Amino acid sequence: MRVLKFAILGLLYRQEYSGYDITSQFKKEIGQFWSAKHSQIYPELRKLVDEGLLHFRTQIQGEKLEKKMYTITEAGRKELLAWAISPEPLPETEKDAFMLKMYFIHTLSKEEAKTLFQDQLQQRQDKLVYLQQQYDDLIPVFGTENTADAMYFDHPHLGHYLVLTKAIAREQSYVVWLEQQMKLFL
Amino acid sequence: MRVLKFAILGLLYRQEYSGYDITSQFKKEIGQFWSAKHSQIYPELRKLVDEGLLHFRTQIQGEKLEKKMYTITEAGRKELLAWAISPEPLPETEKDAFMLKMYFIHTLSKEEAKTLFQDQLQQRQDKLVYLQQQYDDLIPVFGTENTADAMYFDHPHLGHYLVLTKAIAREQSYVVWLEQQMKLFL
DNA sequence: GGGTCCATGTAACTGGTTACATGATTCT
DNA sequence: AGAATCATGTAACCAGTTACATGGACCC
Repeated sequence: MRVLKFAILGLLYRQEYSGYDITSQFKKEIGQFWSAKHSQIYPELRKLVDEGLLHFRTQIQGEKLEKKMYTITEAGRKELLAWAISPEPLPETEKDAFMLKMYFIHTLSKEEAKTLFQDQLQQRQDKLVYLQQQYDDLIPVFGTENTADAMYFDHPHLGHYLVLTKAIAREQSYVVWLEQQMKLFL
Repeated sequence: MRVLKFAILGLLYRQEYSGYDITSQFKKEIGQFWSAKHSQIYPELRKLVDEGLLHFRTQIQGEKLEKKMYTITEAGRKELLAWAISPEPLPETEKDAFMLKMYFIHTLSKEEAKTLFQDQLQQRQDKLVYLQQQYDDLIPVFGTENTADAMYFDHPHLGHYLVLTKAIAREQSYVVWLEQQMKLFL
């Protein structure tokens, strides 16, 4: 399906980035829903240039460090748009190794299961705190909340906002489910 | 990490299965959180036999159709247990191509985004109905609900119950988030 | 001078999907 | 007789991770 291809095209839709920059982006908000290592990104960039979807110029950083700044071409934009409007089918499976362990809960003692469970709850709660902090940092620049609407479709940070609120919803749902099932260990 | 290895060991913990049976299991409840195609399962079964974690006997079905029924060995149980009790770290990224598209929502017109959004909402709602039906089918045999407790840690279908309730929570959270963000298109 | 980050690449391997290939059983 | 399902396997390919490899820039 070559999702990485479209992730890169999407990132380059609004600005020029180096391979390193793209790697960094995947460590930020969008990393909650897609990411790749630099070892996958650099070959993909090359492929996209070969396919005529990107081009690059070499820029000198400091004295002699060369970096390649990539830009999306018209052909690239066209492919990106075609992908972006295509309806996204649900995956049959959303892999979750913790839930696989839960399916096999009968292999564990009550104490062992409780420990595993509480560890997962703690991790999810910590992540939730982290995401909520990110949300609090975004809201001043975004300006929604309390004013009921003031939600602009054309706001430049809307994607950022959607990704963050979705990640928070996901973690909250996980935490609530874990807390509810804790009754098993009373 | 060889999660498939442990998924197979876990399935064989309580009963004997053929490769075909394991493939079928991944199309049932646990398929919400882990699955594999037969083309991955058959080589893995062979590998697990080579490693001494499984053994099998050949059984004749009907006139001459041979099937291999796999059983977990003591070594297999030991490895399964070690995996099952080990704390499960959160994945940094939970890949979701729809959310990647949402991150790039600025590439779309309001109408295009709305169509994409509504399609995803419909799919998630349909899936929720399907999962709730499965839940309704399970509850008579499981016997929780309304009686406040009656939730046995040792119930043979607890894993089944956990996986279903978690899948429902996941889809509900998705639907609620989509509905909330629909305000963008008013 | 040393540490962290910026910057780019390749090689080997692992995990997973799609396609190819075959044949028996069961139900209608 | 034909369709759906049971049953097992391999080959080719694609996606993704870990490890190897190198060097410059910036800050203290």
